[in-house]
Amino acid sequence: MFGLANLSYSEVYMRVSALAKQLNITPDTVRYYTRIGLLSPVKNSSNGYKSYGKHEQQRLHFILSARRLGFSIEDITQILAEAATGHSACPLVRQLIEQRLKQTELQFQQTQALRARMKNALKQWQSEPDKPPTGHMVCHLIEAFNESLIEEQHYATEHNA
Amino acid sequence: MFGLANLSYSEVYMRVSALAKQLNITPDTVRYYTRIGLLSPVKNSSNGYKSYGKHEQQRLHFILSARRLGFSIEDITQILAEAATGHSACPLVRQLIEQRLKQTELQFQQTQALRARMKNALKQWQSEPDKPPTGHMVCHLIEAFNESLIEEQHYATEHNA
DNA sequence: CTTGACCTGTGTCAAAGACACAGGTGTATG
DNA sequence: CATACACCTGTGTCTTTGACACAGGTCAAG
Repeated sequence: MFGLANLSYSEVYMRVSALAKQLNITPDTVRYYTRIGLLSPVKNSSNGYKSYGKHEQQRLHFILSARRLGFSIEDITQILAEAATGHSACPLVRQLIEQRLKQTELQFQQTQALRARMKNALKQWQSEPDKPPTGHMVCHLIEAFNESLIEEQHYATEHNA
Repeated sequence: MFGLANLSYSEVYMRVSALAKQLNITPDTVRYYTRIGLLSPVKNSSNGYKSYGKHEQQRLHFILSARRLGFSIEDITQILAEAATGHSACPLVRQLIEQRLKQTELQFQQTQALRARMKNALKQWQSEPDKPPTGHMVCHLIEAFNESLIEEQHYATEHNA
């Protein structure tokens, strides 16, 4: 009752769960960012609970925005450090996102290729029976499919050379 | 000289680096699989070096084939355990790959979406200047782009409802 | 005062290897 | 034979981004 009426200044402070709910993340994420020093809440000395003020909330919001764009925690640490000096962080941001995009592109290609391989296997396996393992084969589905992959490679190599 | 001439039986044994090179992976990968018990080399008692026989080589080959199809190490452990009982591992393999495909599909969609977001940001940022940070903004590029994302969401929500 | 629901910080765990490090091996030279 | 040097080895630790477990604190209802 007292803390609620007297909110001219203190109302903006939140604890982990409230803050997490507001930004639609888990309390563990807030705790993690706090643990690694990205957030610096004030500590209630009586019970040890951490309270996040307006500034920390904005900071967390920024962190989440950056994460959605694929920046790593390490990137964000750098960006925040640069901004803390008063300089524009934009050049750094432009540079970092290019690295990350390159990396995401690679990841995308690999995931796409994996997906294709898996789908091909699933299709090919529809017409194949189950077999017990032998001394030199664990599962003929997997090992035969792998052989077929190698043949494709040879085929592609011949036709590209 | 002696070990090379007398290879009627022992020539098939390899140590980590040779085995790794043969299968085009790093020695660390071989060591890791050994450490977690997927491979069981014999140990030279004089120097502690590990030697991998024909059977372990085939086993590693299978592991790599399975990895290429997206199976996790845990999956592979299960598959090998099932095969070790003499039963066909194929039903388990068919079941597991369906899970993994579902998961890969999700990963694919997410990576694709991230890639699109990054490309959009990069394009949008071409026509925007660098700005120094303010009290409530770290980098306007990131924070403004995030706002534009939210607007798109509203737009999409309205038009889907 | 007690019960129970919820909240908190801290410590540990996850996947799949990569890397560092101290020491062993083998061989080409002095 | 000794020494140098390149390469190889096993073991221990590190990575990333939170999720989970746990013991205890808080607060309102009874």
